[in-house]
Amino acid sequence: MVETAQGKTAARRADAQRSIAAILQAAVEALSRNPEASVSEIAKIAGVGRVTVYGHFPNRGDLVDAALAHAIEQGEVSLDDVDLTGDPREALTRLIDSSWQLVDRSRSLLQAAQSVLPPSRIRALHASPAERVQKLVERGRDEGVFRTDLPTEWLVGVMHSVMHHAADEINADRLAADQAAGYIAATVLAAFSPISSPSAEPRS
Amino acid sequence: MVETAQGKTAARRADAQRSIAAILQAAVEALSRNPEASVSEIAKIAGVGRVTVYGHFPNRGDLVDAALAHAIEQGEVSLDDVDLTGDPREALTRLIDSSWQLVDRSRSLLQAAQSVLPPSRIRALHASPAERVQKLVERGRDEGVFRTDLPTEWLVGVMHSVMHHAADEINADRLAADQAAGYIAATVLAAFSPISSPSAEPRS
DNA sequence: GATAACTCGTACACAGGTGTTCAAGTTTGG
DNA sequence: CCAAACTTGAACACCTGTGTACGAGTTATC
Repeated sequence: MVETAQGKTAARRADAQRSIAAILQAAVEALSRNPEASVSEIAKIAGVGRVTVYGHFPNRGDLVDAALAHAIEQGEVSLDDVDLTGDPREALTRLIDSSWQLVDRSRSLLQAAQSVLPPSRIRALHASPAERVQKLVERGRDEGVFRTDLPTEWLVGVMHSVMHHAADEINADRLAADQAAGYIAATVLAAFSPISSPSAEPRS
Repeated sequence: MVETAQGKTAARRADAQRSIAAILQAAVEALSRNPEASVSEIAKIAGVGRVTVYGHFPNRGDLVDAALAHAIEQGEVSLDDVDLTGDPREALTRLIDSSWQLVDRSRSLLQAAQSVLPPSRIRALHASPAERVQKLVERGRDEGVFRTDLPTEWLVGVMHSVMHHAADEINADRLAADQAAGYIAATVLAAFSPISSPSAEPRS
């Protein structure tokens, strides 16, 4: 879509749409491998001239922005399939299962965005996926299975950060990919649990 | 110290030692503010000519390496004062108290290092501080207050990653600096706790 | 099939960084 | 005090990336 002077949207030609899709896809791919990927690299992957990229995106920053938005949008589709009902702890486990690989794949992209976009923009882009988790955490609190002595925003962030950590560990060959989800769930569930007893020493 | 042909070390002149110290200090400061700080910026902060920097460090990468090593070394000094005896949970709380601010201050430096140094080198530089935490975690396990169903390396990493998350939150003005330590401790202690009971539903 | 939209390569101007060389000064240490 | 060590700015060669301009060719669309 192109904004015209009157604010109407003039439909792009089919080949332009194809180009844009290819560029977006390529940007996600390239930036996911290397957060500092240049416009040239992206254009090459997209099978398009560098100039064409600038024809659709005013500058590199806007392209990175669009790429992150695109990746998140795609991710949300697969997250829509997750059953979030029932025991919040089991639901959270399922959500982690689906989420963490997305986080893994796009953590380099995120880094690219962080070095070019203002933090506020990054937040805005993540608002929708974050809300999904937040809602679940709140339900878990209401049902008494998640702690209430820390803000939900903090808890959501902790989950995010543990997933990132797992991604790093895999990347460093210190963790097997198929173990990650289990580790993350075990850690996050414990972190989310209400304090059982002030000091539960068996004896000693 | 300079390595001579015979492998002896010839003492540097006093002014050279001063320069090196100033450069190192400036590098830590500059890279802690901006991970992409140029050699020029660092030289300016050090109050030294850019050429002088190259006189002591063959290239930017080596300088970043030295800066990180220097920062970690400094950090360890303040960590040496922490009392790690007594209840492992309380000891861990104390350790978090002292550690997290160090992590906060130098997370930008770390990012600089990550984009220039191989992961293995980053690990090596962190070996000594990591071992400190690891030892404490192991003691906690032996005494039955920390969980044993996850590797200690993983637990140590989780603690690290939660501290980083707190730093990010403060940076985004979503968390007050004086609350951070409390949040981190509350989160990490819960994450480290042994599983109380498979499913401890109060009722419902 | 004509016209507007789109693409492409080349080329350019520009900015910023790295690492080296040099010649001239300053400081240190024996 | 003097030779060696050190520092310095300026200049240079080099590279990589960004964003713009242009002209010629291709493709969609009505």
